[in-house]
Amino acid sequence: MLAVSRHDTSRARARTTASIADVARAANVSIATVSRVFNSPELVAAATADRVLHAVRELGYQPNAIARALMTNRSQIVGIALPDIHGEFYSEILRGADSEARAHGFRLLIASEAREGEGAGPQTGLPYSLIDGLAVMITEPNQPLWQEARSSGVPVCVLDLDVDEPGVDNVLVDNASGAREATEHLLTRAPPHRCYFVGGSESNFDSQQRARGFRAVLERRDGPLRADQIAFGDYTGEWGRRWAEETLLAQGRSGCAVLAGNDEIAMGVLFAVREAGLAVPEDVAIVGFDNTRLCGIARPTISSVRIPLREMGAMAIILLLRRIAEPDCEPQRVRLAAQLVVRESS
Amino acid sequence: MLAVSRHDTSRARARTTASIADVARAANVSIATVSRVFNSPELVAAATADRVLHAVRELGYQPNAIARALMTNRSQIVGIALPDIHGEFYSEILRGADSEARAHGFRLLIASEAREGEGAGPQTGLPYSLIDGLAVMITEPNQPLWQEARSSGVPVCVLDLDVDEPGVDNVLVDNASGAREATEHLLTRAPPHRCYFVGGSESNFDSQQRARGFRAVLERRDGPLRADQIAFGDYTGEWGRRWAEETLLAQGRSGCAVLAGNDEIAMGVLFAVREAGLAVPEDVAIVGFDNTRLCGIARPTISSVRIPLREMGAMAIILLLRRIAEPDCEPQRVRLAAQLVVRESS
DNA sequence: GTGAAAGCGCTAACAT
DNA sequence: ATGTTAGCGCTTTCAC
Repeated sequence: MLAVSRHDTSRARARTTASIADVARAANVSIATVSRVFNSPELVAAATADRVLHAVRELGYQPNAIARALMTNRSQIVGIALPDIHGEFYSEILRGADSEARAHGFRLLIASEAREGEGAGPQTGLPYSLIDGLAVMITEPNQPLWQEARSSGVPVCVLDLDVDEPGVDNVLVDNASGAREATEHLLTRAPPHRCYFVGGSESNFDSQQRARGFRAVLERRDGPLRADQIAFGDYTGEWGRRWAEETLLAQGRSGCAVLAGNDEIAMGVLFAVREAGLAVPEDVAIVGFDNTRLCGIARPTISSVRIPLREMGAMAIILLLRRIAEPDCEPQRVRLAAQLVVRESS
Repeated sequence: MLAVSRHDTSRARARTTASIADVARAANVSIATVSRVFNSPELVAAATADRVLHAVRELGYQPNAIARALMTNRSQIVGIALPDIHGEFYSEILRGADSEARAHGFRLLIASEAREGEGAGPQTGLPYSLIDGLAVMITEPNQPLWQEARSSGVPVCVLDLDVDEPGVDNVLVDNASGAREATEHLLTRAPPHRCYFVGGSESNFDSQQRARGFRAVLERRDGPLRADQIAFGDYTGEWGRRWAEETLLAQGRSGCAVLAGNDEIAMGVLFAVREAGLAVPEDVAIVGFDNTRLCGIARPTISSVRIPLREMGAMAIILLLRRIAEPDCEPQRVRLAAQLVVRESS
């Protein structure tokens, strides 16, 4: 085991790892050669490379990522800002992004938005000087966040919000078409005036688009909807249950069809309906959104519109890395399809 | 708007942001003074500071995190390695950790383990030279991962795996006591020989501890268990359903109690049991683990042992940051309590 | 109270 | 094929 120098005097903290100089000394070459062994191995003689690599192993040397980043102006880190990181929805996007980033030698820095009691607002306060790019998901009007991302100067890829700015890439989900497909499907089980949409938050872009798809199909078929056919609340099973009890069941109707804004809402509706003694899908047909694991666990199993979460995360990274490599390339807008998965509930 | 210099010739990529030198020039001070304004404001005269801050705003200057990290040997980034980042379990730990880290000015770098088709194995390949510490969750025997973390040289805090090494902090959950509490509770509904534990993966530490707690209570009460009273599978609703159909219902028994390894398994058991025409909790009492949102959505609502996921993540960060600040402090082992939440299913 | 200067560990010209 | 050298943007002595 060769010795590792400690050129520290009383600095911040003594380094415990070997530096490029230690390796150079041990291999009896210059630091440039050591650097080349890592960055352009074809430029160094086999024998020299061997000596260097031997020293590297001996010393357990790993290039210092910070110093490298300072030189190259590339940290190999991209930030990902999601409205939240909780639950199957967001964590699956995160997983897709992480997987794609790693495949290209990049790492993900988390930047979930500030939550209750955590300060001023929706800004991320991200260390922009240390990330090579930012994938940001904007599901509701959020000017401050968007401003911050935009003005940070780093390449940005936006998820969910449909932006049209030069130099900004975009990943969207075709919620409306998914909703249309689901609605057409529900129409095989109930007449138009017995179809309901129970969405999440009204300000949420996905919610809006899903409602729009639902509305479009019904209006083409049967003219304007009644006000009670579209309701917004939040993305919880609680809300689905409450809606079913207060609206659907209060009307004592049967032969209905419900398109829920997500699977949790669908599940809430499902339970309320069954408790009221009605059968699913015979009396009430139900379709959810997101196609989470819930759908397969519940009985009857729940039909749901699959949102390509993994693909969204991965695609955001793909576009982002492309723009990092080539900052002036044509902005791309990728729209991913959402597809109905039919199960027992409809 | 003052001009921003571009001392780039043909370097990697032209910086678009102002540097400390630009600010110094604009404020007519030295770069040392600019630095002091940020790091030791008490050392600089009020008037000077004003001039500097004015230039800072004018130029939109933000200290470069990379350069700062190189000097201080601190990146303000900690890695967090989880077996996966999917689902409510892991994402809630992540959330707790992120929230705590941000409260202290740190950021989280994700390092989920490699998954299928993504290369060699369970190592993270993390850029250790750029993180100030690592929180790593080890839920199954995983020597390579642990070796890597251990030998990386950065401060480490381990979750789930009970390690006893100098300089390594530890966050554990008292699964066994949670399981004991749940088992005692189930014994109010069924005799010992009618109690079952349906766990997740057998190699999973949590699974093992939960089974151990279950076993301890029953054996104290009634002597050795039958082999069929403890089963392992995986953490899915599918497995819970299959177990219920093949084991519990096949025996045609009623007056049983089931402790499930997690809520999904519990839900699978619940559905299978109800489909078989049995009542929950009257014929079969069920308790899950993790206390996820599922528990409140299902009907009957599911009793579950609450695992303090958020707190685990937060505590890991607290211990980690303490060790980063004070590398030689006494290793701490924090054991968090798991507590039974009784609902309708039992 | 402020400035000059020495690096942090590395990459990339530019030599030879 | 290898070495020398000039920084990347910043913090921190050490002088004044």
